[in-house]
Amino acid sequence: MDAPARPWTMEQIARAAGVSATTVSHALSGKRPVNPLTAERIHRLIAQFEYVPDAGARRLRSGRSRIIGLAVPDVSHWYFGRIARGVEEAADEADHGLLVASTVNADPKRERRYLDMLRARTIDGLIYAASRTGSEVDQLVRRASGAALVLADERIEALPDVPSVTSRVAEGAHAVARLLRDLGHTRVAELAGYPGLVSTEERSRALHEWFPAALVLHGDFEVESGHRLTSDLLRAGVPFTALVAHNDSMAVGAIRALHEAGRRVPEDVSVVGFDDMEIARVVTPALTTVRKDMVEVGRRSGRILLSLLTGGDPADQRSVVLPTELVVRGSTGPAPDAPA
Amino acid sequence: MDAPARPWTMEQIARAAGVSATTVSHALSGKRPVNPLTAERIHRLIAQFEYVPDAGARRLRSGRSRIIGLAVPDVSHWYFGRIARGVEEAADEADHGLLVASTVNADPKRERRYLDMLRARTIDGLIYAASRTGSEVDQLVRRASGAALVLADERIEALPDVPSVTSRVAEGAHAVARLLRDLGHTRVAELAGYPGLVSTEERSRALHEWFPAALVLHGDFEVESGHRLTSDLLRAGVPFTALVAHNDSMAVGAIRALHEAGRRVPEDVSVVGFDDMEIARVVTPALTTVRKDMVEVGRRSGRILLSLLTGGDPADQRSVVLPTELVVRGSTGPAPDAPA
DNA sequence: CTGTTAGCGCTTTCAG
DNA sequence: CTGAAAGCGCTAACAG
Repeated sequence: MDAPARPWTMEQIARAAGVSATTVSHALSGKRPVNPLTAERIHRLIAQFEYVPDAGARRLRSGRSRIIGLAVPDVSHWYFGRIARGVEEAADEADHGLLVASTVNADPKRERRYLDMLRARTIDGLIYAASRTGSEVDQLVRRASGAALVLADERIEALPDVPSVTSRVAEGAHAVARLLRDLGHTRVAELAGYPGLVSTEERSRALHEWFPAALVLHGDFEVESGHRLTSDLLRAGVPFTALVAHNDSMAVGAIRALHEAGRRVPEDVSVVGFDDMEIARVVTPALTTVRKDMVEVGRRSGRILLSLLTGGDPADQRSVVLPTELVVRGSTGPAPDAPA
Repeated sequence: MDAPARPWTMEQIARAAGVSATTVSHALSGKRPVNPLTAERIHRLIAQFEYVPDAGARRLRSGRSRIIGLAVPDVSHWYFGRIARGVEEAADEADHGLLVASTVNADPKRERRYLDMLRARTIDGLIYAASRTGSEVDQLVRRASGAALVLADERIEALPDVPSVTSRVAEGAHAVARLLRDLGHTRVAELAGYPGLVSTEERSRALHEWFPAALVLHGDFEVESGHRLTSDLLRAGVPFTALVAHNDSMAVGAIRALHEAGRRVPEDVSVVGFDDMEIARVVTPALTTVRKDMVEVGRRSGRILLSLLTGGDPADQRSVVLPTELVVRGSTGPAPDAPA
């Protein structure tokens, strides 16, 4: 009765309505006037049969699949999950589907797959959230040239023409520096992201305007990495009263390492993160952090891509830089060596 | 030169190789013998042109899109992100794409969309991760009948024929009960999930075998909810020395509420969660919890769905129940009123 | 306001 | 071993 193994075709609806498939098509798209009574009848039939036009056939004619792709290192990370959610919202607004592809350490076989999806027109365009940079990305983009592409969260300097959606992390880093300076800190160390990432460099540069002597260690954005780098600093006897991590995970790892070494946070060492992940409110002490709205990053990336695809207003296709916000919580306090 | 606005067609490859499209098609699929030299030439051309067969055309002929759908309440939640990651792994193994659709509070408009995707054959099958149950789900499944469907993480009793992948949560609850009993606890309260969910009921039932008097409060799996329910218990003066939450988020909320009320964990109250989220290792004290392997839930769900689609071995299409593991950390300790 | 026809790019008979 | 031709379900000229 309903939901047949083989779905209804437009032809069958047309026959049932006593019209041609053309008329059904137009009743559906509105691209040509249709007799109101006929249209009414067609729509009733469509509802009754629960008819939905075949996506493959539509795609073959129109050239557009109404599916956009999202390439992220790992969907199961909170960070990329937020981006995915935002992209999905944008896709949904425009009645598009979202296909996700994890790049997993930039595995070449995986990378190939979403390029092929672009070529096969499985997807109409791609949002690429790189957590690394380098030749593979350049290559990706060069080979994807001609296809609609948006970079989420990370700019790539070699590709100024590809629209991107990023956050004002330098501004965030300045706010952090100002806070620490006001609290009397002078010895700061930095647990940074991957070297070479624009967003990493921007933060380091901003911080160094205030603390030129700040030591920079590079990690991989994981808790474990923050833990290890902090332990390294402690073991090496590097003097510091504040630690700025490029994301909350590394900050949490740092707090754990400090506790294990008997240092109190924030009495002995202040710790700051970036992102404002859920974890930031949950650790003890709660983490001071620079909030980035990753859902919005995803949403805006999606909107740009869709505008690119539908030939919308060029103003809607420009790169976007979103604000950040310093959220002060319990992990920051006066420098221990500061004058009371 | 490469990556033209309009991709190469099989016809063009055929012309370049001096053969017909038929032969190219067979060189690609191997469904018919092709002269090795000709095949060699064709493959070289394909590589050179970076030709990829059009997905829409293939789909139109074959009826299969090689895309599977995943419906989750919210991809950006850690929990569903893990499932998504597992499903994607399975999809990738079988060279399929993964389209994700968030159901967002079971918004009917959203629910409609992935049913339509099934009908439009945008996706070949669907993995449904319900966090609620009720009429909408029944309806979903009835209307999706005929389509390949797998339930991830949650069984639906009214649908015994739909394959599902779940975890032995009752076993986990028993392990928790045994632990608490051994620590001398007698007064236990439960911060449960949605009433009506099979996985919620299973846990409650198991726990009640050991603690028949345990009070059960239902929450929504969020930190805030655990916080609120625990505050309610404290305000109401309900006596308890242990709290079992149905996930780690609610357990974390409970710990916070307890701290705010001046109760120490685990000296005054022991707290246990479920899932073993990253957050569990990060809170103070670290959370005792029942680990569920959500990536594996996703992976197995994906494999079952793909087996269903390719008409594989029926043995690969049966429901699966995965083990759980009790992970004891710092949030549990001897009952305060227990004999030393 | 409506129908006929062609064709999107591929796979699969059927016919060498 | 290979090719010609039909057709998947839809949309867009073109022709009333």
